[in-house]
Amino acid sequence: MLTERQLLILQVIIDDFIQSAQPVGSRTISKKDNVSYSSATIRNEMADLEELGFLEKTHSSSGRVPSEKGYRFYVDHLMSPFNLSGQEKTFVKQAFNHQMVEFEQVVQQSARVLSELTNYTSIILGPEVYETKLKQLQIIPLSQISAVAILVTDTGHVEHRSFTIPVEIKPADLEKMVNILNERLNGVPIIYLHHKLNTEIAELLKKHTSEFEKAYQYLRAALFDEQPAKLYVGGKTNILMQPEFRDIDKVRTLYSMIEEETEIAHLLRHNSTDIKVSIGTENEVNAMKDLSIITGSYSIGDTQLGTIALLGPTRMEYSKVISLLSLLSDRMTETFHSWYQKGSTGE
Amino acid sequence: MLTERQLLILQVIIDDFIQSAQPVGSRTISKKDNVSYSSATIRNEMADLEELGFLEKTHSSSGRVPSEKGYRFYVDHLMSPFNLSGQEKTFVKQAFNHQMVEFEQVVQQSARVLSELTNYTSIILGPEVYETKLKQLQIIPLSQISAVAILVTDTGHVEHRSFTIPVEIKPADLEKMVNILNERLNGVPIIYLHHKLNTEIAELLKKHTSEFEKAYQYLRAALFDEQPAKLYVGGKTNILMQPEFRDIDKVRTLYSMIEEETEIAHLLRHNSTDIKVSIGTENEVNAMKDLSIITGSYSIGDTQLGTIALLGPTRMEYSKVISLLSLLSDRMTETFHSWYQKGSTGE
DNA sequence: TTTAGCACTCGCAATTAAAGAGTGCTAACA
DNA sequence: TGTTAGCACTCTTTAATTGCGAGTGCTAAA
Repeated sequence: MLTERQLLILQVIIDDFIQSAQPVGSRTISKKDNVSYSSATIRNEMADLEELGFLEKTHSSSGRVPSEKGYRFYVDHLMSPFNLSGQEKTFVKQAFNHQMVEFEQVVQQSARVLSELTNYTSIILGPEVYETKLKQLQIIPLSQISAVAILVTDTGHVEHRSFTIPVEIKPADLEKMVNILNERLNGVPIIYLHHKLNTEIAELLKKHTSEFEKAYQYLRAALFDEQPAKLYVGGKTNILMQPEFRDIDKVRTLYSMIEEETEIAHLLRHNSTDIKVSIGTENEVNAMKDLSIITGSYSIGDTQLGTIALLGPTRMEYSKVISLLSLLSDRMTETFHSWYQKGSTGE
Repeated sequence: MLTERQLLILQVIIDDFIQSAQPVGSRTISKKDNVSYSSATIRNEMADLEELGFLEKTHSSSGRVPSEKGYRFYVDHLMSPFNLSGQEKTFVKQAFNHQMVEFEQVVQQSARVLSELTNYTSIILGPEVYETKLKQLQIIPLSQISAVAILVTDTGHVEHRSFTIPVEIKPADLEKMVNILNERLNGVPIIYLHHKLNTEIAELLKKHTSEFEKAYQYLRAALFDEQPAKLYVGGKTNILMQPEFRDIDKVRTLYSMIEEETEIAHLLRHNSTDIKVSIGTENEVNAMKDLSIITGSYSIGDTQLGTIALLGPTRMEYSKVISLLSLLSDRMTETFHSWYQKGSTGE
């Protein structure tokens, strides 16, 4: 549809704007090394590109700015692949050289790396617990009337809840029950836990006294209330350095959204292993209309654990961010893999 | 030192400024109901108060603004006690009526209440784990080569760490060791754990094979690396509504500080049970020079668990904040107390 | 001792003017 | 016919000017 020349010009304009954050004029473009047309020619092409919806003007006589459509086209067809600098590669490497033994550590390091190398805000969605399998259930009494229930998954994730023990239940009974549960539930995907608990196990427990019934209810409440997936945010202040965030009100709406968690979690979660780019209003949330989100994922084996994302202005260094995100996503997956599958853990 | 009239005027000025955030002029004051002097008289007194260092001018011909010394004097001598409105009391009550079974829940609710009722940012410092006692240690193997260690304290706090099992250690040995440790360490304050481990227990373990020695090292590393106290922040965006935070740069320095955690944790931690007010530069950190911090504490029995604080501009509703903070601090302490001491838990 | 009155100081908002960046269009050119 | 030089025009940005109002400090009178 577009001519070679138009493609070139569009690309150069967007590249320049991503760098400068300033509307770019025809003369600026004509001076670039890889462009050999006069400013007048560029002007004509720009007018056409604007008519086609790829560019916009901020006011009637000023340089052009990429439109959302322009960015979309850029990301899909124009963007030149980004080569991470040696420095950047080393930075990532070092972060993962750290002796890391814990899930949270890895996630936090990754979030940090992402935000430091990009100057955008990184958000990592913790694992959807429901996709992992139960390893062990523990009830540890704290006093006569309270106990803490601990649930460990095969990925080493630990969930815990304190609860009060109803007086009619004897500690010994509780223990017996936990034993039964452990026996029957080991290895069951958390996602089926609830179901299995309600059918098989409920049957089994009914054979025992009514006290079991009561205790079981407590346990269920303590363990299976919905646990929202955890959000790890890095470099929240980075975005304040972007010129598009000079406006306090914008900052506030964005931060409120991040603080509130559920909406953004919903926005980020995605199930493909590809990297996905959502530009501006493509996010379908008003607060995001000037922002882009790039999401990737990390996994253990075939189980996809969570989402890793970068949040920045629509004027984003897409190419760099995409390279970096896919690098980090791989590194995370590798690390987790080495822990739970092979055995050659970094020690 | 100051005359009655000066006290009155100073108080009224500060009260007004806390409300309006605008420099207050002599006429504004003379119009107040409880002030019966003409603007000229007020002007003279203001000039004196300025000379004494309690007030400042933003420029040569504008109303006065309280100085840091002014606020300090206000907090110490002038402030009138604040009566929480019925609405506010209900709000707090409702928040604590929720059936709460977990430490984190209580803390998060409290942080939320504080920030919502004040429109400032609340920060709660999690318990210093080292002040609580060990309840139980658990090692749960995940695979041939990895396991997760879980440490439960008597306050229901759960710490966990994944680690890799060195090949030379057999699962059975590990279990035996955990048993020994549990037997010997139950009820030991976490703060002594390290010491006790190094002396008594080390002795005990040395009697067994060298493999114990090795395993013990791993365990220690996994469990007793320093765990920074957790920070719960509520209403981070509230502060953006304060007129003194129109300036993005200020916002950035503050947020960076909160994000970085250690410095602010150090700033907040305090050991008295009183409420402490730190105004502006009294905080001895440059980023805090226009901010005040009010801190209180919460505890279980005699063990002080953590710090609860509010962060706002020096132009803060000190009186309200102090009432609220002490209310919340009591409520938290009560709640925890009811869990672990008496037995009349809210169920 | 208090207060009325008045000249004076600043900051702020609105107005105007000039400069500069960039466009669109026309006409000339290869 | 596609490209480019030239020029008038548009619109933003910045600085300078002005007037207004809030507030002060001082003086003199009550």
